[in-house]
Amino acid sequence: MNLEATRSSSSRSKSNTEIAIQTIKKLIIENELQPGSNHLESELAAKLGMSRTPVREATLILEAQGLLEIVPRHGVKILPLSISDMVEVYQVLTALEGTAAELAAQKSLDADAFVEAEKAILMMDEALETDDRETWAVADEKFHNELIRLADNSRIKSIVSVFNDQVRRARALTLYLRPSPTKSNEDHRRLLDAIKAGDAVAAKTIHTEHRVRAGAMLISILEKHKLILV
Amino acid sequence: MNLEATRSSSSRSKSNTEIAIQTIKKLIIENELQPGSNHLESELAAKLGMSRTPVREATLILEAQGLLEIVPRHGVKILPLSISDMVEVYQVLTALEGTAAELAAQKSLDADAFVEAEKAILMMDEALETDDRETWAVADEKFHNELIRLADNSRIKSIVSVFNDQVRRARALTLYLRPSPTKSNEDHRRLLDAIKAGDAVAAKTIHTEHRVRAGAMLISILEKHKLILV
DNA sequence: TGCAAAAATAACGTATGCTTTAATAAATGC
DNA sequence: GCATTTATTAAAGCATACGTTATTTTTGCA
Repeated sequence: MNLEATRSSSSRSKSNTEIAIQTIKKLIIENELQPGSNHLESELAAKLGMSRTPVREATLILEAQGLLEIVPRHGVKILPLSISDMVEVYQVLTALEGTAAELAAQKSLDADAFVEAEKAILMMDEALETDDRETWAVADEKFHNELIRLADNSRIKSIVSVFNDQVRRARALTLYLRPSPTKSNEDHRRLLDAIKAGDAVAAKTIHTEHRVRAGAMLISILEKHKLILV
Repeated sequence: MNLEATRSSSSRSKSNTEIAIQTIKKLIIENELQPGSNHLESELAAKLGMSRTPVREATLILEAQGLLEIVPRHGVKILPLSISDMVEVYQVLTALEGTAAELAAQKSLDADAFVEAEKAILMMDEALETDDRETWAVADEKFHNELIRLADNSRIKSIVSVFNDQVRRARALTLYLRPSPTKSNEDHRRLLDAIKAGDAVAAKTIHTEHRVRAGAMLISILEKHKLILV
């Protein structure tokens, strides 16, 4: 996980190392660099138009985040996400997001703190009606990000961010294979109500169960379709 | 967090980067490099007897793990752990160790899986009788490591490891200021029983409450003694 | 022809030097 | 004498070159 506190979007021009981290991550998420494939430092450096040094630094960070593995003399290996990896990642996400829901509920937040979360829920409802899954996925991610923001724990935020990067490929893959996420929308609405009501126990329970269910569904789809990201 | 899967103790000789990571971490944990202090790459390189390159790589990793911050032109800053940082870290540890307890209970493990955990509990009991807190702390850490091992989730393992590194200073500081950890021993015993009985709900509850209590105590001691690790 | 040993190659790990840029000091104007 | 601008310095960021070592290829011999 990058526990790196992504330097709050300052105007300072990005270093090559930062560009390399971001670009390589993007290439992995967009499946340009496929899971299981190997890439030499020098190749990546050529591809990114910079020297090996910043590329090497970037790969060290990304290895720490679990996106790839540095295998000396064979280049960096883009890590496949096996079913058991997905299970592990979802266990972590479930634990931390459940706690995030609990923490958010424990705070006494005023109504305007929830504006963005409510927008996300509305967007999901609308997307559901037209079965616009891309839009739904965007709104869903937005909602989860809002939840994390409300919890106000920077460590949880960065870990969750890193792990979401890892499962994004799988989510994209299953987006059109899963049943319509009606239940998800209900869960989100109930969660937000519980947080507003300050009911930390309910919030935690609702969101933990939501995550457990979502994870189980994702994994069963991957298994059924033999979608192993190798 | 270093989510780095510490390359399983292979016989291959360590690279300077690995040595630098390990050494700098050790210097921080042992308070040789004090929280809040700044250190130039070149100073650290000289101190470690290597060039700037591996030191720089190491500091990038350690920044990702949250132990320090790279401040251009001012060197790496050893991050102090404020009270609110401790709160954050304990929230993460509580969430993940609670899940670890749950996972361990869900597995059907045979008796010899618990040998080491039981040894640790015995060691804690003995240490309690003579109020040997150093030994108790070692055994306590051993018990927690065993719990994580039983849960068998490599991601949880590495995150917890990274965050434990961060709170180790605070634990050492409060070891002799806290009341005798009698309650902790009871908790551990009950937790292990629940795991053996396969009672995942109880295991999770017991350990979550244990962690919440331990965290609250640690923080109240830090506040009372104005022990802010700046 | 197949295998082993040696040579060649190539990739990494590290050191080093150059360039850019920020911080500090100096100098000049007001 | 103070503020503002310029010059100087020093540290980081990056490229590059070199030494080391794993891997591959070639060569010699059975």
